[in-house]
Amino acid sequence: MQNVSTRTIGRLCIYRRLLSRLKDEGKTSVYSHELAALSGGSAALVRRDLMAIGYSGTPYHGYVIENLLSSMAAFLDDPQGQQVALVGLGNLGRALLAYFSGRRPHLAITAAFDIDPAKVNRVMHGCRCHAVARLVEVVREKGIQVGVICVPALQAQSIADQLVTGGVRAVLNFAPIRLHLPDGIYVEDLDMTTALEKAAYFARKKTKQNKENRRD
Amino acid sequence: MQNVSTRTIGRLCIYRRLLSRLKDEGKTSVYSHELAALSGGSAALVRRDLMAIGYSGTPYHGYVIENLLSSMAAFLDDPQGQQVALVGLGNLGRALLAYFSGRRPHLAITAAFDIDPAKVNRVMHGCRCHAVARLVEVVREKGIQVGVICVPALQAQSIADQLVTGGVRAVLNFAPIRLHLPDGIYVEDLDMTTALEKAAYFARKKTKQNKENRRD
DNA sequence: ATCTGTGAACTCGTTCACAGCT
DNA sequence: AGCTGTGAACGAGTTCACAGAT
Repeated sequence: MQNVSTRTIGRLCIYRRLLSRLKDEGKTSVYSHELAALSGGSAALVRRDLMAIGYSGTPYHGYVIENLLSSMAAFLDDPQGQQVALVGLGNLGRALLAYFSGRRPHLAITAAFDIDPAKVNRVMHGCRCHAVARLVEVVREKGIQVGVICVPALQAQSIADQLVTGGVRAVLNFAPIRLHLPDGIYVEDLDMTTALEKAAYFARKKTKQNKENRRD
Repeated sequence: MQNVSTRTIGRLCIYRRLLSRLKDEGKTSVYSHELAALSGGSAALVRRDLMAIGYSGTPYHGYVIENLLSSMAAFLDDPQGQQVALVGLGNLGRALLAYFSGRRPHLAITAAFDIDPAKVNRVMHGCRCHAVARLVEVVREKGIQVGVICVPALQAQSIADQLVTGGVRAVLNFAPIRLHLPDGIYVEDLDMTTALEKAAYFARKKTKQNKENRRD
């Protein structure tokens, strides 16, 4: 159950959302080919991904949704829950705060940071905004291990360094630059500018996009 | 100069931003290993990517930044410019509108859509908001080929279908579901929920993330 | 008859390593 | 000596294809 690839983890998160929906719709079991159709992969890929979490389906009856969801939660979630720090409360930062607030009990943004004195000490979407100057201190005190960077490109590296100093082990980076961080720190880039430019490029080509490039 | 992979296109966009910065800093030429260090790849990879656009560097002197930027613009940009339609003016949609407004002359959001009557017909960040009911019509009239989807998951598929009906060839999808679109339509998913969950997962593992998984 | 689990084959993107140039 | 361009080797991730289960 070790050394699962980042691609597989991403797909597991997607399967989980699909399974929740299916459960809500009243389904109790599901076949790999059904999840494949919903998630855009192949049945074999779904089965391999599920192998990673060590849950076995039953031949002919597929996977029992209820049990599979439990196995996934055990595998993907931290039983104590995890806190997230969000840095940069510009338009995007505020949108993210609104989007994630109160959604997942196991994974919540519990600290926000900005340089703007007008925002500091205000509470937005149930989350207190601190001065960036106190970032390392607050992150360390709360034991936060996940950081989200929504600051302009020029400040992103410095913020990332401070997050890591405070004890953060994984960063979700919205700034359009490549962060340089120590080994062992996970970085996930969500570069909207590049994404839009790519889309624009392929809008002009008769793309026979081979399904599997879709990954994010 | 055909059949360039999406990974390569993405990196080309990144190189271009780096090159602009280097140019602003007064540099006139650059080596593949410099771009590699800045972009987080290897020198060989940079050279292969640049081969794709058909620009040749000069041995010993590297690549002439000015010329390379021109070649990239010729390769990546549409000479007439491209318009983008943005659907969904919630927090995220508005943030994107603000973020992209007036930034790139060649690639601008020129139409926005929402169902909320309070938003319809207002102009935000220089962009007019139309009723979703008029989506197909407006997109077709303007000849828009790139769409950005910022609506809730439940409506995303329907919006995507309408965009394609209106003539859109590439979609940037922020909704956390997999869109099902005809072959030849490019889809780029930016799934923030999955991204955050992945980051949370890897924050707990002693990740020896093998550099290259960073892709988006 | 129709599913799962999985070794083996395959694919495609990256890196290696070196010839060619200056 | 130090770079670029590129054939060849490599490797991670995906699909194929089938044995095993019901």
